[in-house]
Amino acid sequence: MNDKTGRAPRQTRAQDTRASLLKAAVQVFADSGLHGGSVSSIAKLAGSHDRMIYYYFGNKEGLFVAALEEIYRAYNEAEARVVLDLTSPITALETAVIFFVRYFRDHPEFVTVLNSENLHRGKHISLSLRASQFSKPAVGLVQRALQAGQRTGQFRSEISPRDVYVMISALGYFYQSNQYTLSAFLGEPLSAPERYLQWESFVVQAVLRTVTSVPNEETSLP
Amino acid sequence: MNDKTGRAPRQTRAQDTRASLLKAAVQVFADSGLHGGSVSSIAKLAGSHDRMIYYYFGNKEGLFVAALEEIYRAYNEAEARVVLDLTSPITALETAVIFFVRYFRDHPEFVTVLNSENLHRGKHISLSLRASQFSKPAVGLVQRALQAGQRTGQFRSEISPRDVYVMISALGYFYQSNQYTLSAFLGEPLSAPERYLQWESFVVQAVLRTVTSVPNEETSLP
DNA sequence: ACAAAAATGTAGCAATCACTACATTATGAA
DNA sequence: TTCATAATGTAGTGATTGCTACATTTTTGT
Repeated sequence: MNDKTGRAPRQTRAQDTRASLLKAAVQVFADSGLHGGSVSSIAKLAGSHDRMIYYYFGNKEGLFVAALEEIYRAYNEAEARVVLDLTSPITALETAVIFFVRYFRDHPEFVTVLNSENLHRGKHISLSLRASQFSKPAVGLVQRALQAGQRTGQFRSEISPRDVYVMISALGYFYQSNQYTLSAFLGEPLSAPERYLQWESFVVQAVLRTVTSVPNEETSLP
Repeated sequence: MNDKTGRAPRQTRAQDTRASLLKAAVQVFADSGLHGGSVSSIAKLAGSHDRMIYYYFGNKEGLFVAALEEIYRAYNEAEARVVLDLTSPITALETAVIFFVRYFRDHPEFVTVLNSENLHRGKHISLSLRASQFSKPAVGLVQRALQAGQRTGQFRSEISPRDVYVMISALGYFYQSNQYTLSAFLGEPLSAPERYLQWESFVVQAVLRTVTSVPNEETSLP
C-alpha cells in the first residue's frame, strides 16, 4: 500500500488530515465553545493549516456541524455495544442507566459541545440531514428494558420510554455539565469518586422507583 | 429629589447606568455566551458606552462575575417567596418541584449563563465571594419539605436533601437547557405546552416515588 | 466660590478573528 | 510521459475585538 518513499499513499494521508482536523475540532469546541474556539487553534492542534479546514469543511460552521455529527456517531456506537439481559428487566434497566450516566461522565466533550449547540438554539443540528437517524438507538436501549419489564408486569404500563430516557439523560448529564457551579453552590466537589458513586446509585434507585409497578423497598442496591 | 432641570440627580442616573449595563450583560451573555457577547453590544443595548463597563466593572470578566451574581440573586429571591404548606409534606414537595421546574423554564438566561460558566470550569463563580451564600436557601426549600415528610414517616429517612435538590434541578434544568438538541433527537418539540405539562407531572411523580417510604400508586397526580 | 472628584464622552490602538487569493506539489488516468 | 486535478502551503485582508488614553461635564465638600 506504500509507495517507494515508504510513506502512506496520498489518499490515506488526506483522510488522516481530515480526521485529525475533525478530532481537533471536537476537542477545541468542547473546551471553548463555537465562538471561543478559533479555526487556527484547531488547525494547529491537528498539525495542519487553517486552509485545510475550509478545503474539507467549507467554513467554521461546517466544521461545527461535522463535529456535532461526530460526537453523536460515537454516542450511538457506544450505545450499540451495550448488552442488556432482558430476562431480568430490573438488571437491564440498571445496566442502561449506568451506561448513560458513565458515558456523560467519561465524555465531557459530548456534554459541552451539545451545550454549545443549544446555546445556538439547535441551529446546526437542524442543518444536518443525519440528525434524525441518531435518536432511535439511544431511546431504543431504554425502550427494550422498559418493555421487558412491562411484559412481566414489574414496570408500570403507562410509563413512556421517552420520559424515562430524558430522565436518565437529565440525571447523568446535569451532574457532569453543571459540576462546577453545583460544586461551588453546594460547597462540595461533585467530581470526587465516592460522591460520584453515591450519585450513581441514587440515580439507579430513582429511575427504578419511578418505573416499577409495585414499588418495593428492596429495589434499591444492596 | 430632582434638581431644577427636572432630571434625576446624578447619583440616581449613575446607578441607573450601572443597573442597565448589568441587565444588558445578563441578556447578551445569556444569548451569546461569554465569548460570543461583545462588550460594545452590551453597552449599546444598555444605551451607554463601552467605556462605562470598564468604569463600573473593571473588565469583561468583572462584568461576567457581576452578571453571575445577579442571576443567582434573582434565583434566591424568587425561591424565598415560595410558601410551603408543611402540614402536607407531599404537597409541599410538589410545590417545591413545580417552582424549580418552572423557574428554569421561565428564566432561560439563568440556564444559559450557568452553562457558559460551566464551560469555563467555574472560573468566575469561584472569584465571587458571595457565591457560597447562595446555596443555603435553595437546598433549604427542598430540605424543609423533606424533613416534614420524614417526621411523619411519609418520606424515607435515608434520603439526602442534596441528592433530591440535584435531582429536581437536573430534571427541570436539562429539559430547558437541552431542548433544541433533544427536540431534534426525539423528533418532537419539547417546548409545546402540552408536552411540557406532561413532563412537569412526570417529574413530580418521579421525585415523589423516589422519596416516599411506602410507595403508593396514588401518589401521582389525579 | 472653588477645587477635588465622580461620571461620561470620544477616538483610536493593537491583537485576533474568519476567510481567501494565489502558488506549489504530488498523484493517478490516459 | 503528459496532464488534469487533488491536496497542501504561504501570505495576506478587512472586520471586529477588548481595552485605554484623554478630554469634558457635572456634582459635592469646604
